Amino acid sequence: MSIETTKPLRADAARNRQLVLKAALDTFASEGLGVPLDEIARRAGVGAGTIYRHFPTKDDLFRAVIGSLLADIVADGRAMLHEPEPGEALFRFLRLLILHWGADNQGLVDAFATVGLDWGSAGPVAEEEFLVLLGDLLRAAQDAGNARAEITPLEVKTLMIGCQAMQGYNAALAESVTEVVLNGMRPRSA
Amino acid sequence: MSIETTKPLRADAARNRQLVLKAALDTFASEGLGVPLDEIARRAGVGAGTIYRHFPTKDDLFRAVIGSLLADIVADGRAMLHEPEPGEALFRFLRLLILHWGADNQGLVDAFATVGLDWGSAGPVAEEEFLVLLGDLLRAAQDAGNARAEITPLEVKTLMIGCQAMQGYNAALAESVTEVVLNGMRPRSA
DNA sequence: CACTATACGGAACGCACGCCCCGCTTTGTC
DNA sequence: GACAAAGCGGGGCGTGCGTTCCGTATAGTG
Repeated sequence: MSIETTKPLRADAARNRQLVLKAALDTFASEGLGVPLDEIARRAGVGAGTIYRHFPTKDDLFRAVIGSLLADIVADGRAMLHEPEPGEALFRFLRLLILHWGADNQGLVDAFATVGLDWGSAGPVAEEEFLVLLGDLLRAAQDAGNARAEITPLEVKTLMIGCQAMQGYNAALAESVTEVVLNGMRPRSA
Repeated sequence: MSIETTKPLRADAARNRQLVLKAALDTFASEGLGVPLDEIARRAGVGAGTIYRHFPTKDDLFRAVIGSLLADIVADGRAMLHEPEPGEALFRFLRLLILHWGADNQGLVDAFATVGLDWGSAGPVAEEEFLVLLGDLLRAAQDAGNARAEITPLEVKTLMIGCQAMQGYNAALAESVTEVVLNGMRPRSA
């Protein structure tokens, strides 16, 4: 293993790299991960070959985009832990993730729903961090008596993915069905 | 509009039609709706052209298969309404649908999750009937005080689709997260 | 300003899949 | 058993998409 020697990019190369990342962010968000690379190239105003020089495969591009998104999301979640009422933070975070992030970003939904996608390994934030955050939020909620004790972080993630699927099926009902699911996480007698 | 004049099939044609339907049932179940038609043809032991003679498009084949499946499912649900404890029938039906039917049949899950798929029009049972059944089960549960009053049949369907997505993401957690969702449908104070 | 390494664009390739076509086979009938 | 109609198989076409290739353009350097 040698040290990371990121050799300096030529000016146009660096510029195009940013154009591609920006276009990929927008395109994955609006069209989902299934979008053809040509469409991203078109929106970025570059050729398909240029994308492949910077990101050897489509997955690499996707990881770069989603990884940085996930970093923002985790940051939001961590901040919520330190607001008043940390026992409600889990529910606020899940609503934010499903109704705000998920509704505006099909690519993110696709990424969460795809099983066995090691999207963390190349992104700024590993998927593992997301699970740790969920665990922290969950524990805070459980300590406050707002969430059932037997629920695990992985179950919370699974429930969130289910809520995103519900939203994808019927966006108009997203809010109400999400509340049903969140209610199911609360203790029976609260 | 003329009356339905299903002209008698030749013996080999009728036999192949059944082979195709059987192979399609198995293949859609194990591989999902995305499976190539060639795979179904291979399993049925016929050529691709033979499938297209009986079912003009892949969608037609899918509708024939899923439509009959849906008929079985609706029959199961109707039966549950007449068992003792009709107020619990909704929950029993949803568990059956998610943990039994959904777990064994990826094609069915795909069919439910695909928005705007008019799978009822050509099958024995219209999707509409499924919603009506859900409505009947839901009303029985609400009358018994087992389900929240503000929930609608379409919300129940949406929640079911979400549960199937959860199962697809993590089959090991399917049972526990489904219970969380079902709990969310129950009144707060029960 | 010349020169080279670097990067660019988009045509082209390989592959997968839905669907069609057509020469050959099988079925049912007289 | 002969003959027409019905059916069959699977090769082939069109399309879409990920990826590669290579001739051309451009940034950086002395």
